[in-house]
Amino acid sequence: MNRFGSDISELLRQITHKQMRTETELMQQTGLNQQQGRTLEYIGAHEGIIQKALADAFRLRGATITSMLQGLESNGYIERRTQADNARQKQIYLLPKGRAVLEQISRAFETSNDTLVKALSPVESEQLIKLLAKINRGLDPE
Amino acid sequence: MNRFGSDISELLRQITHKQMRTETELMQQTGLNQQQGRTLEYIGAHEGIIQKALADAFRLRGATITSMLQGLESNGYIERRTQADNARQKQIYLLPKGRAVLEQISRAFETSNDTLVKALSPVESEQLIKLLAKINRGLDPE
DNA sequence: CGAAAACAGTTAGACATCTAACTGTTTGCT
DNA sequence: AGCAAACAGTTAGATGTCTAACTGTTTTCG
Repeated sequence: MNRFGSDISELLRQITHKQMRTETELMQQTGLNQQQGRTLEYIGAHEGIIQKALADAFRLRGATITSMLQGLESNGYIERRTQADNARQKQIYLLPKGRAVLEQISRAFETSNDTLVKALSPVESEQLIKLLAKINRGLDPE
Repeated sequence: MNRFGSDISELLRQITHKQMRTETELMQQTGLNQQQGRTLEYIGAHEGIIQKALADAFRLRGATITSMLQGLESNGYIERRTQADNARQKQIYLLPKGRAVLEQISRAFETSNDTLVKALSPVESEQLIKLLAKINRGLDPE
């Protein structure tokens, strides 16, 4: 009915939207955008991951991943290796330049998260995480 | 530290991202996208609103609003009137075609919200709304 | 009053994502 | 063994948003 800031879906959208602005700003220094940052982080935690798995993890299209990784590769952050045993897929690895920005990236995301939780008590934060995780799980099967 | 689905910021992002996909899909029938739908709804509730106010409400850039409204106008959903008393601004009004899709739009967003809350009990929903509203408020001043 | 600043909207051009169609590789089945 | 289907990745072209620079209008103030 009276949406405009009152229903959950809309609240989530508003918060996330503001959050993305903050993160884009925080990442400015690195010259990367928010999604590139997340991707480098993820690759760092999953060296040798293939593009399809990145697409699934972030729910982005294959074409989007191709394009983003081409950018990261040509700027020297990562390397894509075609494997001997399966020429269909490419494994992704961080290069030194990529590893070098990880610290800065994770600081940016932590700061961003802090601006969110600072409005809540520790108990409330815990509650919120539980509720969100529940929703997130509920969204997955379909 | 171990982000990837565990911190609030990331959970919000994941949920919202899935949600936007659902909504885009639900709105498919109307030929509008999710943001156009929200905008029409908002105009319906605030007839005569000016573009700047829409930009503020959705936190989109003026240029983005211009472009979106040009689309909605040329497709006959809305009308933009320059006022006599202030030639700087344009007031936005729904045309019959715009009013005609409102019903469908709000059903789509309700459905979308339902897929979220169905994972929660009524009590949990209430809790969640309170927590999110708190965060949202906390984000506003800056 | 008149110039400067603030404001609302627009245009041009960049960028990230999307879909659809395609290439090349691997798997599965008869 | 060999063909069809599934799969991973790429390309081309569309769309939505952004920033920066611009136009035209209104407000402010010396």
